[in-house]
Amino acid sequence: MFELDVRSRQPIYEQLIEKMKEMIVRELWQPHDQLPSVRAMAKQLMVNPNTIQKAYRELERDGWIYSVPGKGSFVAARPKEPNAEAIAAVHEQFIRLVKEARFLGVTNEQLWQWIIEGEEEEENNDSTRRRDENV
Amino acid sequence: MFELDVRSRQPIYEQLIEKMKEMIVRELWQPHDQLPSVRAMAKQLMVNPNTIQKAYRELERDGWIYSVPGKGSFVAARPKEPNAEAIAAVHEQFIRLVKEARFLGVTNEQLWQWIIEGEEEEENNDSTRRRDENV
DNA sequence: CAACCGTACTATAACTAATAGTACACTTAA
DNA sequence: TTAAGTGTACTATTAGTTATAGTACGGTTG
Repeated sequence: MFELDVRSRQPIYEQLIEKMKEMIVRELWQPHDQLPSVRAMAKQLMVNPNTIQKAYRELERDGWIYSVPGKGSFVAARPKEPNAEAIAAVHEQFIRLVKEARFLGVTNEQLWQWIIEGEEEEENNDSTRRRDENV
Repeated sequence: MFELDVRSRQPIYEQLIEKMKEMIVRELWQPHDQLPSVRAMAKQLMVNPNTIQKAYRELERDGWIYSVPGKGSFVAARPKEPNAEAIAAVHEQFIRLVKEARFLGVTNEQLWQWIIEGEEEEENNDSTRRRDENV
């Protein structure tokens, strides 16, 4: 699935949040897919269940997953209405990054190329987009 | 100049690094401009000199500023050769951010708009580019 | 009922951030 | 030469965060 670097300066729970976001963004995890339980994930990644729980809690707070006590945790449905708050947060980071890139000599054409590259990779994952939305 | 949020979850020295990078990227601070001394900056921002020193140390390590013992700290010259390492780091963050934005429903056209917006703002700063706008 | 599930606690150790203070070598100007 | 200001490197302490360990409770499922 993915691996964590327990020696990293970045906290484990933050690494986990990023990895799980990536699985959802790349649609390797589909809406309403059941996630590994807190205890199972802890066992698999060999970290403490409380650390997993912390990551799950933040992901739920930000709308990436939802949890049902007694049943499990699941990938959230993709919001139909654009999430203005989330987009604003990404926008702010994006602007800051573009300025830094431009300062380093990266041209707009190169930035555009970076955007296109990501899109091509995403299209390769289209085969998985056919959804079986059971559960 | 700028302000810090001492109550933020983000460490003070990290906030300071970001703010100073922004001053350099937006060219409000020019190469070889002298920066406020560690002690002066600490006094102005009302934080501990050691915290300032930590930020300066990292900025120097990453090539944003340079320090001369006994003289002071200064904005580094813009590297003539593209800094491949720094660009790669920005590229990685950029890709991750684009994917998240696209997941939130942001189109390529909007991403391009975000890039252009930043460029227009930068051009507006061109008029101030001749003045010594320090501290 | 038994075995799962999420969730909420307490407690502890390790690490980091921030502060306070001291010291030293260097540069500059009086 | 002296005094003030500079970066830099330490020690020590406090506060907060991270990760661990363990316990407990209610809901769900077979």
